[in-house]
Amino acid sequence: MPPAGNGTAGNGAPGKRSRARSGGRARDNAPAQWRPVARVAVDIPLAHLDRPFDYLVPERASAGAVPGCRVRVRFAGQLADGFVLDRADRSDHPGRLSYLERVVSPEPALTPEIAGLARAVADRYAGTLADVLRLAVPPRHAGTEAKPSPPAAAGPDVPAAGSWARYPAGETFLAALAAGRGARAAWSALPGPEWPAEIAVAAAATAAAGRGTVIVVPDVKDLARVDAALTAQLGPGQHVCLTADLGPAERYRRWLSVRRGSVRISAGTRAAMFAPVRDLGLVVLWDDGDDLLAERRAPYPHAREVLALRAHRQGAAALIGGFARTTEVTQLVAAGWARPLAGDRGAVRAAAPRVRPAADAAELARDGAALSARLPSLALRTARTALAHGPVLVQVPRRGYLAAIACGRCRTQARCAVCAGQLEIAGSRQIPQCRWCGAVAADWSCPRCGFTEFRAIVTGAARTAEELGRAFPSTPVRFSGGQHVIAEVPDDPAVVVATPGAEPVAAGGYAAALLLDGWALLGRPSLRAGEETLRKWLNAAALVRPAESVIVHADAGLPAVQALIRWDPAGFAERELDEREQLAFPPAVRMAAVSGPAAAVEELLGACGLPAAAEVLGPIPDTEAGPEPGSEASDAAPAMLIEDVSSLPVRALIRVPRAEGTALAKALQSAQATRSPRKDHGSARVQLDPAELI
DNA sequence: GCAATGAGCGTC
DNA sequence: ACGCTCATTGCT
Repeated sequence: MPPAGNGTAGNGAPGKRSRARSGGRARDNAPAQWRPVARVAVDIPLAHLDRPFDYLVPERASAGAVPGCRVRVRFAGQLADGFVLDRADRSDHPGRLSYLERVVSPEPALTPEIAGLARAVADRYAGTLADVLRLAVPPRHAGTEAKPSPPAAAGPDVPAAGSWARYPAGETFLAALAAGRGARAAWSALPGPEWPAEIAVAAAATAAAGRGTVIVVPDVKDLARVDAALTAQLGPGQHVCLTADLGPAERYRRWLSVRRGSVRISAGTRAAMFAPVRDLGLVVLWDDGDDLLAERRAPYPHAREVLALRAHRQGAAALIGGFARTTEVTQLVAAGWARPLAGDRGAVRAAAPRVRPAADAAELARDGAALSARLPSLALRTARTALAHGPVLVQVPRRGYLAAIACGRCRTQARCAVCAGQLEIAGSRQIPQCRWCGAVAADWSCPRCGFTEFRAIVTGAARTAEELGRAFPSTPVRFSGGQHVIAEVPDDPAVVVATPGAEPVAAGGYAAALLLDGWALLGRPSLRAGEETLRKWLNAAALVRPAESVIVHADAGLPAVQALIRWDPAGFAERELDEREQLAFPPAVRMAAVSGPAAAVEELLGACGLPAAAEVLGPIPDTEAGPEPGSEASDAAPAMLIEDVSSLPVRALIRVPRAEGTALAKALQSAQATRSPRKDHGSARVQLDPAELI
C-alpha cells in the first residue's frame, strides 16, 4: 500500500533543481496525480544500461503518457528517445527522479506484446532491448499519425479449404485455425503455384476466428504473390503489405493501421516479423531457409525464431515451411513443437515434375569423354522439346559461385577440349574441370598462345544466357537476376535464365527446367551446402508443370540429388539433422560466435561464466573481418608485433547442448554488460546461431 | 595550500 | 556515450 501524496515516487519529490532544469514554470511540473512514475525503455545501445529507468510524469502530460507511447527524456544529461513501458505509483529508485522531458505523442506505438517479444528476442540473442526495438518499431511520421485509421471490417466467414484439400491434414489444420487453436505446422508445400492461395486461406480461417495473422516472406517477389492471393481471398482492404522500400509516410500509415487494429492481416518481408497485429492467431513464414530472413543488424534475429517465439508467447498457430525443409524446422518437429503438414505420396506425384540427373558418378569415372557428348545434348534436347509448348527455366548459380578460368597470358577463356564448355575450378580442387561435361583438363594449354598457366575469372548467369541465346537462335532468351529480377513470364516459348531466388513465375508453369552447375553449389565449403542447394533446386523445380522434365546437372548418387528426384525434402532434412547430431553441429546444438580484435574476444570469453557443457572453438583469425596485414613482420619491433596480434580480428565459436542455449545467451549478455563501459581493447561482436559457420 | 588534468562510476 | 566525481599531481 503506497503512502498517499505526491512525494511517494521514491525520493522523487521535485526539488527546486529539477523544476528549474525542466525549463517550464514550476506549476507545470507537478507530478501526475495518477501513477506519477513512468517506467521508460530508453534508446541507449549500451549493454550495461539495458533496463527500464523511472521518470516522473508531469501532471500536464499525464493523459498522454500512456504505456507504449514515445517520450523524450534526459538521460546522463543528454536528451534521449524512449518508450513508456508502464505507469506506476512509486519507484524503487533510491535517487531523485527526473521528469519526462516531453511526451512525443500519445500513440501507443509499442504494444505490450511487442515490448515483451522484443525483451525475449534481446535475451535470446544476447542483445539489448534498444537494438531490438529499433528493428521492431518504425520511425514516427507525425502527419500520418494525425490521420485516423479506417475502422476494422467484420471477420470473414470460414473459407473453403481449396487446395489445402490436397493435404491429408489440411482441413484439420484449417479447422484448428478457425477455432482459434494454436496448431503449429512444419509445412512441406506441394510443388506448384498454389502456396500463396494456401497462405491466404489460412489467414482467412484465422480471421474467421476473429484473430490476426502475420505473414513473412523472403522477398518482394514472393510478397507480390501473397498480396494478390490475399486480395483474391478476402477482397481489398483486409490486409497490408509491409516492405522496406515504402516511403516513411506510407510505411508508417500501413504499420499504424495494423497497430490500431483496423487491419488484421499483415504480410511483409523480414522486418514485418514484428508487425503489431492485434489478437495474433497465426504466424506464417514462407521458405524459412532463405538467408534473407536473417536480420543483418544486431542482435541478428532470424524471422523463424522470432515468429516461433511470437506464436509460443501468444498461443498462436504457426505455419512455417516452403518447398524445402530446413534442419531447423525439422528440429522443431523433433522437439514436438510443430507437426509435419505435407501432401501424401499421391499428391506429391500428381504435383511434382519429373527430375532426371544429367550426370552420374559411375559414368563420369568410367568415361568422362564418352559421357560428355551425351550430357549437354540431354539438357539441350530436353529444352528444345519443351520449348515447343512453353517457357524453359534455366537456373544458373550467381556470379561469384563459379570460378571460371582463362589463359594466364592472353586472357582467352579456357574451354573444354571435349565439348568446348567453360572450364572452371570447382570446389577445392585446383584442376580445371568442364562446367558442362565434367571432363578434367589436367594438361590444359591455351589454344591461342600455348601458355599452360591459367587464371581465375568470374563468370555467371549472364554469360550462360548469351551462350543459350546462341544455342536457340530463334527463341527469345530472358534473364532474371541481380538488379534485373523478372516477377513473371508469359506462357510463350522462351528460355528464361535466372539465378537462384530470382526465378520468374511462368503463367502456366514452365515446360521444363535445367538446373545447371549443381556441383558448384554443392561444392561450396559450407555446412549448409547440401541443404541450401536442395532448397534452390526445389524452388526452381516447383515452378515446372506437373510431370514435365527437370534436368539437374549434378551427380545422381548425391543425397541432395536423390531427395530432389524423389521430392522428399523432409526425409533429406531428417537425415541431415541426424548427421548434424553426430557432428555436434547446429541446429542439433546451439552455437555463438564471438568476433572482434583478439584482446577483446579473449576478454569477453574470460569475463563470461559459460555453462559447464560449453566448448570454446578457437579463437582463430577471422578471414571475414578484413585483409591480413603484410607478412614482413620480421623487421618489426617485438612490442609492435604483440600490439598487432592483440588487435587482429579473430573469431571464436562457443558450442553448447540445445538445453543450454538460454544459459549461453545469458552468459554472453551479462559479459557484454560488464565489459561495455570500458572499451580499452575495442569491442567484440556476439552473434547467436550465426548463419554461416564455416 | 589548492587549481588543473585524468581515471572511474552512474546514468531514473 | 557523457558528465560528474574524486584522486593525483604539480605549482603558488
